[in-house]
Amino acid sequence: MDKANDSGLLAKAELFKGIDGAAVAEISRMASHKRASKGEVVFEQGDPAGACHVLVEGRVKVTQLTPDGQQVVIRFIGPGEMFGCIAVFVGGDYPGTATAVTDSQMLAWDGRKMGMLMERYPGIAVNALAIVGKRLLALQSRYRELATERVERRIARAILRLARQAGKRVEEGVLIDFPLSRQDVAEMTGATLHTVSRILSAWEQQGLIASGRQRITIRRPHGLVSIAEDL
Amino acid sequence: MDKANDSGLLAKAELFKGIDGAAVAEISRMASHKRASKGEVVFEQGDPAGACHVLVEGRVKVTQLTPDGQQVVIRFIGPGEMFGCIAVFVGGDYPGTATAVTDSQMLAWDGRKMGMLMERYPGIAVNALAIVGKRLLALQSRYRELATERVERRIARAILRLARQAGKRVEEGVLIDFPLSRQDVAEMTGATLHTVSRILSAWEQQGLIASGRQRITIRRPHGLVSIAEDL
DNA sequence: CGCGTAGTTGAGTCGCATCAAGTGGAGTGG
DNA sequence: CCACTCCACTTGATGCGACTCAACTACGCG
Repeated sequence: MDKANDSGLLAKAELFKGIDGAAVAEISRMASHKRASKGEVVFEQGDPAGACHVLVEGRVKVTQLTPDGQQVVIRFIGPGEMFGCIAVFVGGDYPGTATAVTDSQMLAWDGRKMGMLMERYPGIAVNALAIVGKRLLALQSRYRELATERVERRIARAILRLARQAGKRVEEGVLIDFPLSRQDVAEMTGATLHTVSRILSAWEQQGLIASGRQRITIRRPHGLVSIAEDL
Repeated sequence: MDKANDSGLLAKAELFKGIDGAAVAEISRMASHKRASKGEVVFEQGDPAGACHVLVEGRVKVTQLTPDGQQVVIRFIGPGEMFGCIAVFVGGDYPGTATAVTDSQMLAWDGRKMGMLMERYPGIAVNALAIVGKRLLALQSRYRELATERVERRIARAILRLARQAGKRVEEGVLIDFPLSRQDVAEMTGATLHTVSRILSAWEQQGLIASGRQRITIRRPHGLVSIAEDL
């Protein structure tokens, strides 16, 4: 992956939408390029927020740890998405840990550089505001779900969201295209690993999904939707 | 409340931090001034996002309704805070309903005006980004709480947050200075009215709080903290 | 081939929702 | 000013969804 390709992907990143090509190329040159192999931690909760990241390739999981050691999954990041940026905008420490779930590559800008860029290209600040706003709205919905809905429905919703974000058509249906354990699903939905396992097993029996070790394929999306939406 | 007072408060609003006085006065002149009496709805979930609001006086509750009619409280807004703005930045409909819980006054700018202001004074966009970022981080924490913690602790946390935001020292302790029903607390914490009532009654017996109709006074903050923090 | 990690599945428990009455203070209208 | 009517709140009884505890299985990697 060379610089030219980087700026190609950056041009598509929502954070740099509407910024002209030459500027994006310059922005790309100012970035530091990082790699993280599967399982590697990109940054850790509690570290001072060093840099704003944009994922170029791979998949990254952002998690938060409670004081007593329980984990929750905040979100999965796909190529073109930013992560670790809000802490940079707000100042302070990273509120979560970012871990590569597949071999990944990313670009990063420290707070000072990001500040300069936003000053030079105010469109970046506006884009960032829209992105953060959307995430806040999405999280409000998830919050509402968690507060009001049963586990089975929350799991159905989570799986459908993941499929929309990282679904890949295969002959059996739609495969969620990265390693995803029951534990991960549990941490996304506020359930336990055991409950998730039971529910996925039941769905497998009904032919709604096919699943294996860290792999879930949706065979009948419509069936999941009807669980998620109360039909 | 005249224009001069408005811009006085606006100067203190986080959204306009660092913007110079003359500019704030101009911004204030561009706003439309609205009033809402206790119980009145300022804007409704699903309406097209018309305007970004800053509360001048009073208290406003932002709620979301689930498809099947259950409500959750997203947050309470105090003087100087913005609300209904994210929908304007992102575009689309209001994701929630804003209701005055006491007689309130607010300023509002429509999307076009807000866009102009952010272009003219880029500091506003940067401030907005920081505010929205902070809210996202705060909501992530609440999400984590909701996913991992027991009801009693979530209620303790909610009450302490409210006290920090709207607490008023009185001789008995710290009064949450606006009408707050058990139902509200329930909708903030993902519990039922009944459970909240039971828990508050128990706390009242232990002398941790004093409470009446839509009123809660914290008598021993330390006691609540120790419930909230697992000591 | 063996070990570790992911997943399954059963039994038992319990926190909290649900269902069901009932109390009392605030506001309203006669 | 008093009676009436809500509406916020309380409190008991009951049930169940999901967690907890506890084995056990099996896939994949070194």
